[in-house]
Amino acid sequence: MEVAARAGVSIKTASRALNGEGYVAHETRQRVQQAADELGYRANGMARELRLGGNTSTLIGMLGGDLGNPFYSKLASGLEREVRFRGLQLVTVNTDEDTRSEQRLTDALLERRVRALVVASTLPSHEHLAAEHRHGIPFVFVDRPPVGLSADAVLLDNRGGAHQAAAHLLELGHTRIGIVGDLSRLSTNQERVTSFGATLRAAGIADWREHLIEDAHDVDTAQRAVLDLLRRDPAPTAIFTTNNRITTGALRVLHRLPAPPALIGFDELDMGDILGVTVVTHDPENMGRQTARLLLERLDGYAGTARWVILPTRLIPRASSRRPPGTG
Amino acid sequence: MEVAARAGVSIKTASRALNGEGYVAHETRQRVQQAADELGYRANGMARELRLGGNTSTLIGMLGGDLGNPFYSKLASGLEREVRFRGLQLVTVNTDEDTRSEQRLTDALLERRVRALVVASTLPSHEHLAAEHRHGIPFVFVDRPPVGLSADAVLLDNRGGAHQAAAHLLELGHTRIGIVGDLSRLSTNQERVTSFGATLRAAGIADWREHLIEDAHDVDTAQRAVLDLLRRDPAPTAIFTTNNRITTGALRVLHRLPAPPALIGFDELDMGDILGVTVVTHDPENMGRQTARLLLERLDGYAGTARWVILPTRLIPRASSRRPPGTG
DNA sequence: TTGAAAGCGCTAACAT
DNA sequence: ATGTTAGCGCTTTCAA
Repeated sequence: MEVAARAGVSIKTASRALNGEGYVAHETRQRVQQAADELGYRANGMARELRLGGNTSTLIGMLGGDLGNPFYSKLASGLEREVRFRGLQLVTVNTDEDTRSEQRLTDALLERRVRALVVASTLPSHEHLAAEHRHGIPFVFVDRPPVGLSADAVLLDNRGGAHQAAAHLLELGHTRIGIVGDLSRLSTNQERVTSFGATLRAAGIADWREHLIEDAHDVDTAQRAVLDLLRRDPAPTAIFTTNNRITTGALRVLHRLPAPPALIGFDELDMGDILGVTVVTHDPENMGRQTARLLLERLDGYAGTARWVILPTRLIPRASSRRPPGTG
Repeated sequence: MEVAARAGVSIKTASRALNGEGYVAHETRQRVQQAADELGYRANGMARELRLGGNTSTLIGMLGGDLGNPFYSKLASGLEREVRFRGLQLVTVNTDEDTRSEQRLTDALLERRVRALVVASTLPSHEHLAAEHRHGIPFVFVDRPPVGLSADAVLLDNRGGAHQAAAHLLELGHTRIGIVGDLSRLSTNQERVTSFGATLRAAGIADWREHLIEDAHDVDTAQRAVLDLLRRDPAPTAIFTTNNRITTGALRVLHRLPAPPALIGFDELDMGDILGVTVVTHDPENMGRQTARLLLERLDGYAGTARWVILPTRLIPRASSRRPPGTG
C-alpha cells in the first residue's frame, strides 16, 4: 500500500488507521490519514470483499427490462427505502428488454457478488439462474414469476384486475370491447388478456378475440392499434388497455375524438385523476416493500420453500368508462 | 478452485478451459465445464479485476437523487443505450435526495472501481470527489454542475428556458405571475427562478418575489403552494412551475377550477399534449447521449480541460397559457 | 497441452 | 501500539 510507505508505517498499521480500528497511536493515525488524502487513496472494496470471503457485500442488485417505466421506478423506490434501513444499497440495471443484455447484466451483477438479486425479467425462462440460486444467493422475482426455477416472487393479481375491468364494462352494457395488449409472450399480459376474455365469454361474448390486438409494446404502436380498432365496422364501444404505456397511447388517440369509446387501463397513471381515466390500480411502492421483506427474511436465514406474494388490484371508476355503449 | 479438483486438473487448466483460451484438450475442457456446471460455479469478477489491475471494469455508475423522475429515467435510458454499444454497462443508484446516502453510495461505487461515474447530485459541494477525479476516473455531471471541482458536465439552458416562459406570459399581458419553485438550494431551481424574475423585472415588475414560493419539492407541497398563491388577493393571473413534479401538483389544483390562471411548466409532461399544458421542454434522451459522448471520449484518452455542454430548451405554447389575464 | 509459483489489495490471526 | 505472514480467487509468467 502506497499510503503506508508514505506515512512510514507498515501496511497493516495503515489499514488499521484508515478503518478506525483501535490500537493506533494518535499521531500515527494522523500521519496515515494525511498520506491517504494526499494520494487520493480510496480503499479497494473488491480486495476487501475478496479477503472477507464474499458475503459482506451491501449491494442488492435489481434487474429490469424497463426501469424507466414509472411502475418499476416506484417499485424500486419502495424497495430502496426499505433495504436502506438495513444498511444495504440498491443498484439497478436496465436491460432495455433485450435478452442478451439481460444475460450479460445478470452475470455482471452476480460475478460482482451482489448480496441478493431482484429480477423483473422479460426472459421466457430462468433456468440459467438455477445453479446460482441453489448456491444460496437469494432471488426475488417481481411482477413476473420465475420459470424453470423455484424462487420467491411478488406478483400482481392480474387475473382479478382484468376480471374487474371486464365486469365493469359489461355492467355498463358494453358488448363489443376492444383489447390492446403488450407483448404476447409476457406472462403479465397473457394473464390480463385471458382473464378479461374469460369474463367476456362467460357473459356470452364468444368472439372477443376479434377485437384483440397484442404486441403493442410502445406508445406509438398502441396508438396505431387503437386507431385500427376504431376504424372497424362496427367499432368497439369500449377499449381495455393492458398497461400504462398502452393506455397513454390510447389516450393520445381518444382525446381528439368527439365521441370516444369508453376506456379502462391497467396501471394507474400519473395524471389519471386529472384526465378522468378509469383504471385498474395497485400499489407499486408496496410491491417494493413486500419484495424487500422477502429478501431480508432470506438474508436473515429463512431457507424454507419459495413464497409467492400476490398483491391485490382495485378498480377506480372515472369518467372514461362512463361513456355509454350507445354514444360511440 | 473447487472446480479444478473435481475435474482432476490444475487450477490453471480449469481457468483456461472456462475462459475459452486455447491449448486445452477437448476432453479436458468438457470435463472442466461439466464440473463447473455441477457445482454451479460462477467466476469471481472481483478476484479477476483485482488481479488484472483495476481498469478492466465494464461498469459505468450513475448516481442520482431521484431516478424515479421521468426526466432522469429518460436521461439514463439515452445514456445506457449509448454505452452499451461499447460493451459497457450502466448501473444506477438512487440517493433519494439524501446527502448521507449520496456519500455512501458514491463510495460504494468508487470502491468497486466503476470505470466512470455520472453524477446527478444534490450535494452543495463535490470537493470530496476531487482527489478521485485527479486520479483519473472520469466524472460527468448532469443537470447540475460540479462545485468545487473541475469536471465535465451536461446541463440545460435553464436561464434561457425560464426567460422564454416569462417573455411568453408577459406578451400575453400577464403582470401578476406566481412562481412555484423546487428546493431553493438546487442550482437548477435558482437559475430558473432568478432568470424568470429578471425578465419580469426588466418588464417593470419589481415586486415579482411577492408571488414566489420555493421549496415545493413534491407534488403535495406544490399543490399547497399553488392553493396558497390562488387564495391571495389579488391572486396571480398566471403561474410558472419550475419542474415536472411541481407542474403536476399545480394541475391537480387548477383542473378543478372554473377559471384557472394561465400555467407554464418547466419540463415536458408525459401527457402534456393531451392536457394542453404549455411547457418549456428539452430532450432528456439527448442529454443522456451527450453525457455518453463526453464519457466515452474520456475513456478513449481525452485528458484536456473540463467541458460543459449546455443543451437548449424550447417553449411549446399550448392551451394552458392561452387563458388571458382578465379571466382569472 | 498442462502445471507451479507469484502477486493483485486487503484483513485475520498471530507475533512482537 | 505496531509488524509479519498467510491467503481470499484469479491470471500472468515461466517451466515442464
